[in-house]
Amino acid sequence: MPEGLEAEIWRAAIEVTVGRTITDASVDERVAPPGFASIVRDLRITAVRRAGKVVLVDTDGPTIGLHFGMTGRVVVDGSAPIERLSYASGRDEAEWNRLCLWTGSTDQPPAVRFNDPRRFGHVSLDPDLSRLGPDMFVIKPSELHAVLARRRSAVKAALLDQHVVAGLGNLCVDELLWWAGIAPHRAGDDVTVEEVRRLIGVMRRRLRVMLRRGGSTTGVIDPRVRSELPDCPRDGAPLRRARIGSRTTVWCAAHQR
DNA sequence: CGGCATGTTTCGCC
DNA sequence: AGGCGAAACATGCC
Repeated sequence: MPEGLEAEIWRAAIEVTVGRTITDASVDERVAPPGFASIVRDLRITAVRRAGKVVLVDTDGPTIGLHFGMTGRVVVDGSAPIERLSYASGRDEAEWNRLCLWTGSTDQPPAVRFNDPRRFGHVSLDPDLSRLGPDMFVIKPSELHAVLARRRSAVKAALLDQHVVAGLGNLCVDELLWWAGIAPHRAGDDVTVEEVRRLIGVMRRRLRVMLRRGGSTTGVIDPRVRSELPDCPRDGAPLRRARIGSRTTVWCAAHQR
């Protein structure tokens, strides 16, 4: 589930911890820098930000980075902002906890609990964000077009590249290209300024809608469908599926050109 | 059982 | 140097 939209939902949820002090921490040391727990203990949380798909917990010491990988998720004060991973069972096993931050008694649920069955996620201190592109909510058409103009491979692959635009994942990219009417296999340098303008407009509107609805699984196009694909909700043409940019991709060959 | 998974990093090749 | 594709990572699900 975690793309930039999920990170934003979790960022907003974790914001309730601003002003609190971390009283205790437990981590899976395989996914954290050495000494992580003792470093963050007694730090005061001052702000919660997002950079692309990363949630940043600012403190009066180092910034804590939450990197969700494919299956990471967050529970705040015992309640989950997003109920379950929609391609997983919804189980929530204690052995999958990778980080717990308490801001009071350890008898209470942790203020922040990072749970990740697959362990592709990790936590960091003062993460290097210098190689992230402009955020998906604020990137400008001129910026995106300039980068796409140097790409000969599929526009979908470019949009998934976090150096190009930060925050988009496989689900959102298929959704946005569907709305923009752009075929995912088109070469990046073949996409016109006009099309990039249209795509950015779609991004701003549709990402906002999906955020309000609960994240990247709430669009109309779903590349996760394994069996027979439905027809295109816009024009009734059969949706197509292929591997583009090394990812499963779904698009409508009728209106995405 | 085999294949697939919403992500990132690394490696080898151009 | 930087774009590109494939492989690897670890684990659960269908």
